[in-house]
Amino acid sequence: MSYRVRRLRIVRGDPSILHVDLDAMFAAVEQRDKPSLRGKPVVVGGVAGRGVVSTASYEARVFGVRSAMPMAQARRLAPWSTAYLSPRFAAYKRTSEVVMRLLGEVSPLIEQVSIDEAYVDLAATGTDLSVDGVTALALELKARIATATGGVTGSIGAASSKLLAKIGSDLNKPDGLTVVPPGEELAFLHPLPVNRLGGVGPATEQRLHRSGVRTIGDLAAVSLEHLIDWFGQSHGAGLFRLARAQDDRPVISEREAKSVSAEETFGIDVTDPVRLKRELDLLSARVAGRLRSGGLAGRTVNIKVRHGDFTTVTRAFTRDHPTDDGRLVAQLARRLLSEVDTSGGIRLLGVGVSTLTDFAQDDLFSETQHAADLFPVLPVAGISDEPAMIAAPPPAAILSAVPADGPAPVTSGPSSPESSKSPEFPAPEGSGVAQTGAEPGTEDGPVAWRPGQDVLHDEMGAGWVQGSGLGRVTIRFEGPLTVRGPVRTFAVDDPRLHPTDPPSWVIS
DNA sequence: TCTGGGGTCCTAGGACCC
DNA sequence: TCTGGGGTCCTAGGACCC
Repeated sequence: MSYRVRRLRIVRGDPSILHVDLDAMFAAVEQRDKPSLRGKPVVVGGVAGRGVVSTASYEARVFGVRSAMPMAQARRLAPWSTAYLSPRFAAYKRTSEVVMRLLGEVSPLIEQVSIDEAYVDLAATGTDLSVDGVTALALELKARIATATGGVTGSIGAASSKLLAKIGSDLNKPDGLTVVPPGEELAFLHPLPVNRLGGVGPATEQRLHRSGVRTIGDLAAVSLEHLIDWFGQSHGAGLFRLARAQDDRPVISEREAKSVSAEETFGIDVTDPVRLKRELDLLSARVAGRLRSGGLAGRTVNIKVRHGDFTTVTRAFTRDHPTDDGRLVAQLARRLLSEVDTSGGIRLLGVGVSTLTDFAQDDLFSETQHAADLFPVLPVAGISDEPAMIAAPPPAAILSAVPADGPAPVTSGPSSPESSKSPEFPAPEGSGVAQTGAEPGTEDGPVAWRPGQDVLHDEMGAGWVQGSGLGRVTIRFEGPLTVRGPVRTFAVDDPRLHPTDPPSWVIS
């Protein structure tokens, strides 16, 4: 006997959805870890010239500092005693994991929305779903979060829908709790300003204000026809429903990534084409590395260019086959960049890959073919194990040029073909750690390296560079190579950083 | 010292196919 | 001769979220 499963429109009666939101999380973690900052204004974000605020502590918010505000403006507003800090994502991630584990003990069905935010569905847990029951559970959860994180607090909203739970968690921040009793949804919702609704940003808010719509109650008085006329079918109809508290979006625990991207805003607008090329290569390598670590590959390569005047253009190209090869991505990205006028200077450059598939589904043969098409002139060193084909300056000369910070030895040895895409060309064996920056476990931290993993693919058998932050890069190897030297680190502004110029990186 | 970086979703228009 | 219509894929841009 088989059943056809359908998604039923279940309108919940109970406040069985929690939205948990950690309060000013980045700043709270900093204040937890650095007692001298407690009680003082703390601003976390891009500290350098063009940075923006990620999170301001509540002490800083008093002075009007807000998320997404230019750091320069924050500095003008906040007092002398304010601490300005670069984010330490690894620390935030650890705290996040502690909290998510606690949520997982409350219900198996949790949806993590971001590093500091999650929905919890209590419907299937056997919890007492009365207002009193949910209130008691939420209070206990809040206490456990504060204890487990060493003092980082969370605000919780509990309601019969995601929409109301989310609004509720925001209402009494910080350290707040709002439970919306069944039947009181509209009374709760309608007095609030329209921008409390998810999906109502500055543009939508402005358009609504022009029509005299300021509260969600006002919005509920607008006809569906008007809303669709103003905002299009999807957005218009969505607003119509949300204004009536009609929201049956389920809590979904797993979501598949749709795109992977990396971008960089330069401290000063860049005009130099060579520099732009190099940045494109680094961004491509970063994206490809993340694709591979996620077991993904994509068919569409996108670039994003922001000009000095903040106008932004994108260009995209869709291949027939998915790739996770940084050099292929870089090649296409460069072609796309050549279609854009960069003579006036570029503020931001970005590279992305979308139309993703699990890489396991890809046809290895066609992928290899495609790569060969792109590099027809070059001898495919990959098919030979003749190192002379990729002759290069002696690695010792390269590696000794810049002193390494904390090199760990990498030993040469036999292949580990199982994770290599070109099994006949052994990836170097061994393991190593490259010191790249601040904290273990972050992109900027020491990067553990294992053979066949996280190795940039290179048919030409060239050594290759993967960029990471804080002025350091990690060197990675693949191909018919024997790695003799230790993994080293280099200053990012090293002029030899040309991932697309393999000979300068080959170690044979 | 104006405006980060990682995403998601939607729309509109053109190409192309049936 | 006049001009179909729906569906899908792709590209570019924009709004929005944390």
